[in-house]
Amino acid sequence: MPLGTDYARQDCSLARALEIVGERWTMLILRDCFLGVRRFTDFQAHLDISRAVLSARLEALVADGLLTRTGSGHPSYELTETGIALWPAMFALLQWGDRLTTPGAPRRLYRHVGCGDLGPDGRCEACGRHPAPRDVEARPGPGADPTLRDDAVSVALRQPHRLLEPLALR
Amino acid sequence: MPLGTDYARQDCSLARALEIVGERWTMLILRDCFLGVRRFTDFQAHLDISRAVLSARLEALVADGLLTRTGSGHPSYELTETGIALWPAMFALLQWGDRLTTPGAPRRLYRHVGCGDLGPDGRCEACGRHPAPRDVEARPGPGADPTLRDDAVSVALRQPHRLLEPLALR
DNA sequence: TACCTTAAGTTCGATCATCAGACCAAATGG
DNA sequence: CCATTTGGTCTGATGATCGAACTTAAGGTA
Repeated sequence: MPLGTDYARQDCSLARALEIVGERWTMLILRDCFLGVRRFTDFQAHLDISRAVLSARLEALVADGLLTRTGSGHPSYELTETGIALWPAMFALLQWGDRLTTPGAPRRLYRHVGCGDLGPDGRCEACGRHPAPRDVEARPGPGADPTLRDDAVSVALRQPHRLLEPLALR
Repeated sequence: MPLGTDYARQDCSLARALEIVGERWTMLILRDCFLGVRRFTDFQAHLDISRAVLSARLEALVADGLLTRTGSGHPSYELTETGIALWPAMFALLQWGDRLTTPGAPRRLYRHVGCGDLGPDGRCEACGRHPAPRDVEARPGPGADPTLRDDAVSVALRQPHRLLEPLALR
């Protein structure tokens, strides 16, 4: 592992987790995977990330078993079960950011499909359970700023859609 | 904010959260705060972090309202309510790292004081609630590696102790 | 009070990571 | 069969991190 990106000699699971998902851009790439982004160009258009870094991150995520790369030609990157298991941590961090930066006006809302909205703890307010990401639908909230971006991915994300389902682009 | 550490033009609460806690070392500093570390030298001894970076991170965390700096002389850094609100996200990430890297042998165990152990979702297995960090006791688990470090902080952390309580050092 | 040690940083040159942009080969579409 | 798109790699410039030396102030001791 390259120097400056690991936390050697830290006997801690948080340090181990951060060695995998703690580098710059990695969490945002995984967020896009949950939102249905699967192709190199779409990540790049949505994230304004250098191609070299995107390439390195995707390769590392595949090597660490969080993503699969399928298709001999233009590949498709999809979350594995290990990657999907990050959802509770990602949702908790997202909620913390929401309450801190735009109190009372979430940028995105999450709903247990056919049931109720998700509370700050990830529990469905109707049935009281923690739904799996496959059963969650995301849609823009009152704090969203549609003027910020207009790439194809951002536009597609303005429609409500299920997590992990491929985005309708092109 | 310094260039290369922000995610401008991302209309996303996760990006906002990562601008605050996503930089290298920041999450580990906050972890130490939960474990009771409060002084500059102790962070430095426990983390093997450059003094310059530690100084910059602490300053940023105080500016962002996650830590307070008290004491005119040798200061003490403590979590604010905003910082403490990060606990669910941190615990979720920690559990993910634990299950991924040392399956079946957690490096650290967490217990709802006077009640039961915490499950992977942060819920007390006895009473079913999500206890606040003040009511949680941490202790080494079967996956811990006591040969890795022997600084004063690591040694003190081998005793069970409540989160947020100052560590007994010196 | 004077002296010594420790704590809490700052400063410095070297190294590592990231950036924007040019370049390139394979896959796809017509 | 050719043009375009996709999925990268390569390069020089810039920003971040590193370890080590240096500085200043606080606390302890005689």
